Amino acid sequence: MNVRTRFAPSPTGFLHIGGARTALFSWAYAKKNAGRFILRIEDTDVERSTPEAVQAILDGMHWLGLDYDEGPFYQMQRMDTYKKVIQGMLDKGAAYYCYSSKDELEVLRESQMQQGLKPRYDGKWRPESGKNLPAIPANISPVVRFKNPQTGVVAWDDLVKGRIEIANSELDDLIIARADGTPTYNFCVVVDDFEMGITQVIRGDDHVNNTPRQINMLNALGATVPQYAHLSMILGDDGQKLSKRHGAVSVMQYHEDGYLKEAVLNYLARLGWSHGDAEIFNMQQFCEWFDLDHITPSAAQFNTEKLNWLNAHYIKESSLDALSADITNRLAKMSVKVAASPDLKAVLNLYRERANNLNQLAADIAYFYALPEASAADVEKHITAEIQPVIKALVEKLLTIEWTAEAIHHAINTVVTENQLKFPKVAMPLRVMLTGIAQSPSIDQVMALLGQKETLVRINSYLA
RNA sequence: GUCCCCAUCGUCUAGAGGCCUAGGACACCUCCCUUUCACGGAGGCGACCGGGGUUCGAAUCCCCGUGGGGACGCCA
Repeated sequence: MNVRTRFAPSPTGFLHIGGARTALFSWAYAKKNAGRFILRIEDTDVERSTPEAVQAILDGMHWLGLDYDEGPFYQMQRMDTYKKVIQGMLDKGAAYYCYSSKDELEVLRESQMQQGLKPRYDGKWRPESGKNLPAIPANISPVVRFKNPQTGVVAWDDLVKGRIEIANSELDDLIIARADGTPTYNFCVVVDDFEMGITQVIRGDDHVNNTPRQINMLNALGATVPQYAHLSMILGDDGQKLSKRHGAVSVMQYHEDGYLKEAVLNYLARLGWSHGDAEIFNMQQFCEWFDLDHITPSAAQFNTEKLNWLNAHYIKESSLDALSADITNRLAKMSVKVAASPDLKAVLNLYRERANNLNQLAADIAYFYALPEASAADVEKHITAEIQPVIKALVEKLLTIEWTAEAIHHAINTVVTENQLKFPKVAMPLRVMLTGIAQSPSIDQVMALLGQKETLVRINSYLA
């Protein structure tokens, strides 16, 4: 059978890190098995779904390169199908109308909770042979409930968690159509997974409890039950659950925050899944290796430090062309315009291996294109009165040399020797004058890139 | 409360009964490199939740406990 997986987000917010991982795994599973990956937007909650959220999800997937073979399908556009199936179930007696009001159910729930019972529907309107149903109340539009089996167990071999069994006596008759006739989540999922021929449902852990109900409905429809793989959740850096109010951020935020998609993808792939000792691998490799057997069933804590490490790796790996395009944008956001000279690629080549973040990298090299301002503390510490004459002597030499890193190095060395100093004694003030801070790559290389004219202008601005 | 799930270094994980004196990676510490800060290199610190079984032998299997999480909507 051809593998068909799907990612089925509800458009009530952006694509967060957990959703992205679910999508990534579903995508990779399809790729690995030469199957098809389907995107389905579950927008049946009209109250909370928004077009902006749909776009945000699409943007997130696009950025990560999680391309889908089919879709996006929108459940709201499939109403006719759902209604037809519901009618069929009603006709077959697999579902029935329920006239219990919300208030009535609320009261029921509370009393059950108080008695230490699991809150559930009491089956008041469930038709049973020999049972007399109450008189249908006026002015109440009924919901439709699925007639769940009351005995036996539902079981499935979860591809991540192993065998899971739940007694039907634990389940109640869930609502599959609201009073206004619109179908609910659990029902739409079942119809869609069935009709779209989904073979492996890879989704979040929070759906484990929906699975037995879905299997029962699938059985009632005479459908093949797909395989299920439930991924456990991703906790925040602090070990706490991620939620809208705590730590959950859009994957696009990582882009904003200076992360390369390669790093995010690699990081996410390793969060909950492993392939021996492999830590660094690209998506092609991942798709070849990916399997459901090596997914951990336990929750994973997000670790920004490790993401940073991967980001540093991919910054070193990325092409200078791609990097310079990206950094140009980031500099523009900082109101720094990249000039033709010094060559941005040359600058990046010098700086990339010390960076683990694109925003940081942009900030670090901004001084090449915009005059930096050194802190008073650095100026005081490094540009001392006694070093000023030495720097002046250096300037004299710099005026006449060929402008290469080697020649500059030689010039500095000469001054250092003549004055019986240590190299840093001269290098540090130069750093502060030229870059505005006390850390930089080799100062001769920085000077070579900055250019003779600009270098001398900056140095002279500090000399009395 | 009821049901379901989970449990190896601080973190992500390897581990399918002997290969485990428990391996790798991030972080941390030390040293080396060095022109400052990084990069890089070499070392180091550091874990099988507890208790019972099963077995010649258990991190691995079973049971109980403890701890964590999830679900119990006319949300998805």
